[in-house]
Amino acid sequence: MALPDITREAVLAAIAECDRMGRDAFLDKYGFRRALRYRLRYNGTLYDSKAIAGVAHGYLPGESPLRDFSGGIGHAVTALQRLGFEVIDEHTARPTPQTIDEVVATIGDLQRALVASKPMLKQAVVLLWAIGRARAGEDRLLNWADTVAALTPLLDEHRRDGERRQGRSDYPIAALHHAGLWDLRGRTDVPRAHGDSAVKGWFAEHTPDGGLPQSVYTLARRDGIARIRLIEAITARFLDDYDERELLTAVGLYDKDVASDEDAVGNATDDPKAEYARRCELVAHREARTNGQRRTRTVNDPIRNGLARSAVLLRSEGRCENPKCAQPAPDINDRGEPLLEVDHIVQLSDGGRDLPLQMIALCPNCHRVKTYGRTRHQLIPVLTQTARDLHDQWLTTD
DNA sequence: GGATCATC
DNA sequence: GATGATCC
Repeated sequence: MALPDITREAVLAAIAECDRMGRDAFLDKYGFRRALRYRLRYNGTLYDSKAIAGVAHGYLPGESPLRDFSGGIGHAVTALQRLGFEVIDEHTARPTPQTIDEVVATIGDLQRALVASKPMLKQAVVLLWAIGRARAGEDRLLNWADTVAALTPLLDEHRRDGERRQGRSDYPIAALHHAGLWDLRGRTDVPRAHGDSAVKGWFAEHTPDGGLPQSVYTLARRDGIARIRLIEAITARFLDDYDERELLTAVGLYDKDVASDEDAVGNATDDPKAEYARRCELVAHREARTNGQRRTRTVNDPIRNGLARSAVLLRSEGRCENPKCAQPAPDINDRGEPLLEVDHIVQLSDGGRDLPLQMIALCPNCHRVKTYGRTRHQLIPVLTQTARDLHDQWLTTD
């Protein structure tokens, strides 16, 4: 048997041995050096690809570890990829960021191409499209033909003045791949987004399946607050003074539920006060941006509204916030949120704002009373004061 | 495949 | 000099 005969089980056994012994002792025992270039990533840990492959051979029945063989593309690396393992090329691709903070930082470091001193939108369009797909529960990976078919009209439509109407998906995807933000199914020979024929030729030849890395996909799919932070990071890096509303609408990321978690599990938090403060901060940030100089009129921004709504629901702890009522919500919805109506105490059209301070969660009964009841004129000042008190209370750490 | 542009 | 892009 030879190296290409190794199995997934044998590789996992080698990984386990390396975990037990520690990296250097493991390399010592089998006579390997640290990898110069290709690393196998498994459960977030990086391993020396050639050493793991060689040791894995020793876990095949009746075989012993291999030592003198080729490590790179076409050899050990290819054998590992064929078994479904992720191999990182440290010469080119950066490791995939795992946490939301890492992903946001990576987005902030993306290298942009500019046109007339403004960033082109290509990478932003690709990322937002993929986040929209993740949110909608579509598959993480998509074949190249469908990727191009979906992206071409988007890239065509959403571009800066002077950005050419080519709609090519290969440049931004190559760039995102090298930044650790696009999975091309373990490929390690992806060209940089530089020059024309090399890039075009590589994608035409390989037509790779691709999509967000698993970590980013999971955040975008399940965690509403992470989703908002991704959108904000992309907007800040690329869109800046570009009006993002049409683009966000086109990719399915512009509605009041965009900050909602996929299910109640993601909503669980051991420090609700800190989480409330975090959401309020995001709302305020978005309010400052969307009401800034680039908007001539105040718009009812559904993302901000959704964030504010999620903060108020958290604050409510599942009970009507009318102090005269304080009853638990009659039920929860499919996302696990309490069935409360989050209401602007002062209508937006009357100068109210999408801020948790000026919003209140009401049970359906109280909401009807507040809207149509004869006592609504007495109720509204009470609710205004209550919202203010609760808000202050939740922002106070004791 | 090369030339060019504008950053980092 | 490398990188993201475009044009020829």
